[in-house]
Amino acid sequence: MKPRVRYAPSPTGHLHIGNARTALFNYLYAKHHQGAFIVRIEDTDVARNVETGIASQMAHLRWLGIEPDESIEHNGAYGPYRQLERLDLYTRYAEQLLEKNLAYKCYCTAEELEAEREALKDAGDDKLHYSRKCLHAPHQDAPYAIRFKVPENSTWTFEDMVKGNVTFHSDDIGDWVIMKQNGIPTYNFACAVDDHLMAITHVLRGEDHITNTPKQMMVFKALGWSPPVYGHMTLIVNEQGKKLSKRDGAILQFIEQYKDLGYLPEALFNFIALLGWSPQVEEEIFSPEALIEHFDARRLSTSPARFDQTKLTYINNRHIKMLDSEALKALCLPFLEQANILEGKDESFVDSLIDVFRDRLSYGSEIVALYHDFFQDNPELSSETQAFITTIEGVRSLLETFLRNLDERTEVLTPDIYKEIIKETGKTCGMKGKNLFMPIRIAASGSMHGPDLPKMMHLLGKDTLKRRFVRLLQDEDIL
RNA sequence: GGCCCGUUGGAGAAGCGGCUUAACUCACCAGCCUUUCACGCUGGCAUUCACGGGUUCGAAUCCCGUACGGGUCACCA
Repeated sequence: MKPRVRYAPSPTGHLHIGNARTALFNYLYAKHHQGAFIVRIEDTDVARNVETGIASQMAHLRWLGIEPDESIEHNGAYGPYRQLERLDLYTRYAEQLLEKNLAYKCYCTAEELEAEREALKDAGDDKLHYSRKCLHAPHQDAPYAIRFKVPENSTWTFEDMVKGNVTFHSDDIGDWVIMKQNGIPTYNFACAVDDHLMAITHVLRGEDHITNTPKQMMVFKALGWSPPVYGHMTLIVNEQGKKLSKRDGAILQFIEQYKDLGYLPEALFNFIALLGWSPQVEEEIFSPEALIEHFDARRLSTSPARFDQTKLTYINNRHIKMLDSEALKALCLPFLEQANILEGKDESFVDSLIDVFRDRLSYGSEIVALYHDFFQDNPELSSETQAFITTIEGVRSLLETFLRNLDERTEVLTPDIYKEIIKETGKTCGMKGKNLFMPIRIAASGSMHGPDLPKMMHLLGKDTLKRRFVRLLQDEDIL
């Protein structure tokens, strides 16, 4: 049987990295087994719904390369795919439970419930379960919620795809609300009903849902259905080992933010897949297709996945290196334009700028910072750089020779010609290797590390280059 | 507090009873390559798997306990 899996977001905002990861693993599981990937919108918390949230979630999923087989935007045989459009279904099943005496109406008000909990707390009760006050309450003409009657002394065990055998006891679960006073189901009820109605076979979700599982299993049992296979993935934690909080501004955790910075969707896809999962093979840079092929739910980790931004940067850089120049240009161009860097520059400038920096670029918008660092005049020399340059005999005459050779060139300069000039200079001064290249590199860029020298000189342009050489030659402290 | 889960190097992370003198990746260091830099390549980097007991001929791997970390206990999802 082909699996049917789902990603069930509530549209309360943008696509979070944790949600993206849930979507991604479900998608990988479905595609690996030639099954179906469904997106179901869980919008039963009317107060928190953000209408643009749905569109944003769908758009970013698509940007990541995760295309649902069934969703509000794709036709499917199990719709509607938005819970608020399925209210009659939940009502019908809730009534069934009521009739079978597996659920009951609860007339308690929010204040009463709150007071009840306070009292339990004061009494030292640590479960804080509902008192079942309304279990036998006579019918009243008042607003009510419907509670599920948790079977006493029952055990709920399931074979979790990642954690193995997990058991919960009914003693630890109070009678919970399945239908709110406003006629809208709660998450656990709607979720169970839909998972059954949509013929979901496997549920891969975050570990924060593990305690919901017995509740959902109870619904399945009460309605005579058999539950899907559950798998609970470990949480994504930050440097401090805490669950990633959407309110934590220190880490970028929305897909949109990475998209806006010029990260590549396939790199994010790759990175997220490694959050709580590891491939059998030894490499870790993969295309989405390769990940689908390699995916194996048995290799989902049981310990929390740490969100490692350095690793993301590295992975993105690797994917950038795989881009052809056209694609890389398309990635960088918007950022360069937005930063007004291209004004008065011709096409070849962009090409050589990108060519010079392509190896060290971690994400698209970084090209702007690299540009500014590079074209900033008066770069300060590090102590390492100063120390090095003062040890070279004859630096001054080397740099002067280079300048003279540069001036003699009247043709249009290219990286190859810069290479010749360096060669000439070396010959004249009797210098080679590090002693030849390093002073020139330092004069040109202010640093001992950087891109390919001839290419970068070409990018800098003759005038800027000359100015930098002259400035260094005038600096009495250094030379 | 109850219930559930986790703890392997500077970092991520494999390994799930003998093939492990603990993969792989990032970072770092050294060497090679390149007349420089970067890329790339090669090598180095945990005598040890939170701690304490136990089971076993044999344990990072199984069991118990302790410590630490996390999740969850809503008419939120």
